Amino acid sequence: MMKTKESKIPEATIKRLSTYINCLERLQAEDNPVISSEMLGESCQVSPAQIRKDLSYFGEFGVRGVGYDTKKLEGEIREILGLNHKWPTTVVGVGKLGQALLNFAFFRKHGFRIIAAFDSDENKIGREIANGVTILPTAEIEKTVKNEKIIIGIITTPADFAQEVTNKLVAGGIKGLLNFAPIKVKVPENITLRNVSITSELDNLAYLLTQKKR
Amino acid sequence: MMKTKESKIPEATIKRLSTYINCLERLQAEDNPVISSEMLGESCQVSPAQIRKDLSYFGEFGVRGVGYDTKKLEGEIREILGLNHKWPTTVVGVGKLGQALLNFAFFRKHGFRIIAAFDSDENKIGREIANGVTILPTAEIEKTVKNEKIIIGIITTPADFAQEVTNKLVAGGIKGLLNFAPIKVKVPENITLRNVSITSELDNLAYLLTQKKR
DNA sequence: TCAACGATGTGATAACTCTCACAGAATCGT
DNA sequence: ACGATTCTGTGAGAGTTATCACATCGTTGA
Repeated sequence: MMKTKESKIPEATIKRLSTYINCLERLQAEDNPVISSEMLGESCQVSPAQIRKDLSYFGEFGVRGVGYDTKKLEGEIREILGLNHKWPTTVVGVGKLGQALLNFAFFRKHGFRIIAAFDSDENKIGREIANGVTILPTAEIEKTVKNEKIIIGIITTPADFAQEVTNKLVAGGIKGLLNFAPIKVKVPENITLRNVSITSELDNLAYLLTQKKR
Repeated sequence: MMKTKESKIPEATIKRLSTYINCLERLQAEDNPVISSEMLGESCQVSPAQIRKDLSYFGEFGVRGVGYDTKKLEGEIREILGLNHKWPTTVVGVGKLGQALLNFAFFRKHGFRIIAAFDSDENKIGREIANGVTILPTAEIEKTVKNEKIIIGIITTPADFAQEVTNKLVAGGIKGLLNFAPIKVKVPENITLRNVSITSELDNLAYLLTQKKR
């Protein structure tokens, strides 16, 4: 009994598509107009079969006996992931992590446009970030999200404030949330949410190292 | 035909154990000495059955008819993940992301001790970070890792330098690496490596939002 | 003391994801 | 022009992970 959409594509596949983009960019820079799944697999540490399977969910992008046109494939994957939109995005919580994300060259390349940034610290409010975006007080989240039609919210506040700002973003009509705070925030059904846990990556590493000692 | 160690525990289980710790901490702060898998599941958005299954890989930690002792369970999970060690850790690349990690209250709580930090920027070298740790030039990575017996390396450099510093860390005898650079670095067999891709989380969100529009 | 209750622990099963092996299609050399 | 070569696309099967259902066991109240 399937409940969602049409296709049912593994989440892991989506994650890999993202890494394929990075590899394809590098491969283009290294002057490879065409590449086989074998070589691409080498480059991004995924099995060739896995790459072909991942792509096959979305269509046929290669030429048999030849391989993939790196530039074209990159474009196709961008289209699949929806990176050719210009997603209006906001960052809430301009601590070090928030600043790291705001600086991220990635944003420009991947179709996210920073429209606003918020913080509750008086000293930060009014300060200008790169693109002529100034830091606003969190009280203005709802209004700004609504007026600027912001689609994506990135939460980089401490855990204690995460649910609160989430509620404000939701009230403003946000569509998707990426939460870096170490707490699983709750949102209505119709909002797309991903929790990113940096801490669990470290914990995971600790576990693996502990195992190895045995 | 199993090939590895003894148990074969899903990676996803390890990831969840980490989130259980966070939830258990909060639940203790909210004065819950005992909790059922049902409630814990509510709190960290995992099904009760999943929680019980995850824990069952490692032993029996609850009391039938009652539930789990929150404090005791937290301790057990810490033990499982190996967070009761004090892992000597270094951060390479003191940009905004590196600084965010260095500030992380998390480190102290989760058994990671920052021993050193490295950067190639002349202006940053010598600057002192919190715990009496000063930023050293990357040329000293190998020596320092060796002398201080550093076990874990966290890479927060730009992609272009990631492999280079990885090699230095490995040369110094590092055991585990957490790589935040958007490139999959290569390491010898015997080194534990986890690549964390923040960008792919965003890409994933874009994909989900694109889907929803259909 | 014993029966009723409540939540755990777990084997069985279902769902999902990856791997394999090969058929199909484009190119190249002769 | 055609066979050899090469690499893609994919069905089938293996392997992995999550869910379900219930037997089990500690607790509580009479």
